Amino acid sequence: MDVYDEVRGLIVLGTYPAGQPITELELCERLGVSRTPVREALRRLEGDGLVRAARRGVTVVELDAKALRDAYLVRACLEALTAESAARRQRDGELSPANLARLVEHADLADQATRQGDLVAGVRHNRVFHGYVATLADNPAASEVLVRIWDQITVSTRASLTAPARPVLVDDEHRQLIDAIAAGDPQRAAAHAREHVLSTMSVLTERGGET
Amino acid sequence: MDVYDEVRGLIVLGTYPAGQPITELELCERLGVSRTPVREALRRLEGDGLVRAARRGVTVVELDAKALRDAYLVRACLEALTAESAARRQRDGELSPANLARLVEHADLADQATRQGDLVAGVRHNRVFHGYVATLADNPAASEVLVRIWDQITVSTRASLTAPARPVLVDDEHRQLIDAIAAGDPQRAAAHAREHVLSTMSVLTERGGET
DNA sequence: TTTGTATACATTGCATGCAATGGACGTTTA
DNA sequence: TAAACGTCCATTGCATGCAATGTATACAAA
Repeated sequence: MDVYDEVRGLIVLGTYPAGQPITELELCERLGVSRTPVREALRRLEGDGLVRAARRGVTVVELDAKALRDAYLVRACLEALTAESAARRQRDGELSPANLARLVEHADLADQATRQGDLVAGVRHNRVFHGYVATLADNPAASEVLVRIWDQITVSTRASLTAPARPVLVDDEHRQLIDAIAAGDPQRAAAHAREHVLSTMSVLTERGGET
Repeated sequence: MDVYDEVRGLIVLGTYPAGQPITELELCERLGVSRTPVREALRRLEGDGLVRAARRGVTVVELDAKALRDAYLVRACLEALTAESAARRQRDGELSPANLARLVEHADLADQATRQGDLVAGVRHNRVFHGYVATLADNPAASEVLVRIWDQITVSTRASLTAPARPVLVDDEHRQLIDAIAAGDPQRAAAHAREHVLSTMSVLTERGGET
């Protein structure tokens, strides 16, 4: 569905921020289609967890401090799983050197963008990196859920998007994760992935979670 | 949305089995509404991961052996998380004795139904039990994802639904999980939950997963 | 008998119209 | 001036119509 992708993009890319009410007619004239496809796109996004039914129409999902912590806990579990599976596949010889090279490449891009102060690009490459780990895990069920969680977190943390205090730490964690996967060590990969996600979370909660 | 709940029920309760193509008009006359609300319900179910877009219309999601294993891995992670969180809340005094009593009650009902050979009731109570653990964890993000996974697994394993070879083992695992939560031991609760889910999975894969 | 093609039909995607509902705003009264 | 009430309008939920698309079937030809 084309309208679905467009509306999803409007939300994930920030045109409609978290908590924003969305009226059907507004989307209609913006996209140049009638209400029917717009409504169907909104229903599907509702299933995706990106918008919620409000008293009138829908609003973009908005996670408060606790809901954000909850989402990060889910994310940490699942990223531990995907990292573990990716490492296991590496151990079993199911990954190619090109796979690992690309993983390093994504980590490089994320690090470069962050160091250069391009936060938006940094976040984007970061997500591609984590997404590629999930791809290497070859677990579509996990990937689908992670996409859900990533989107929800992205939308709800955009307002408080700032540069990491010590970008080198983020990059170090990426490298450790890569090392564990490359070494075919599932336990270590899972641990690094979990810790990395949780440390990302604690940065957020330290800044805005005292409410 | 009322139509959404009805269609969802038709799928989860087995009227429309896994892999079944669903045409809009069929649902229209069955539910006595026009195509518009039916279409919106299907789009939302698509977002829920319960139906997939086919070349023509939608079909009920059907997980093959590998997809089923993937889903069980995700489920194991998340149930470990909810069990761990529930145990932590117990340790921190956030759960009431009534909470634990109800947990035991659900386990009792599940065990009784299973021993009496009522598979459908057994599965239902089983799910209520696991759902209540997630409730005690107080993590709506995890609960939402688990509902998704449970529904998908329920739909795709209905055809091969048989009595557990040794129902006493299932019940023992439930009791161990309850004990760990009641003791406020997050580590042990997580381990028991994970092992319980994985042992459930292995029963399935041993029977039908050799393909 | 098999294969290719054309036609008809089933089904979907989208637009529009109408009724219902809920909220906003203005008016009135204490 | 503040609060309560009523009216109006924005917005949504549902039904229906029409065009497009893909599939199945029947028929013809090799």
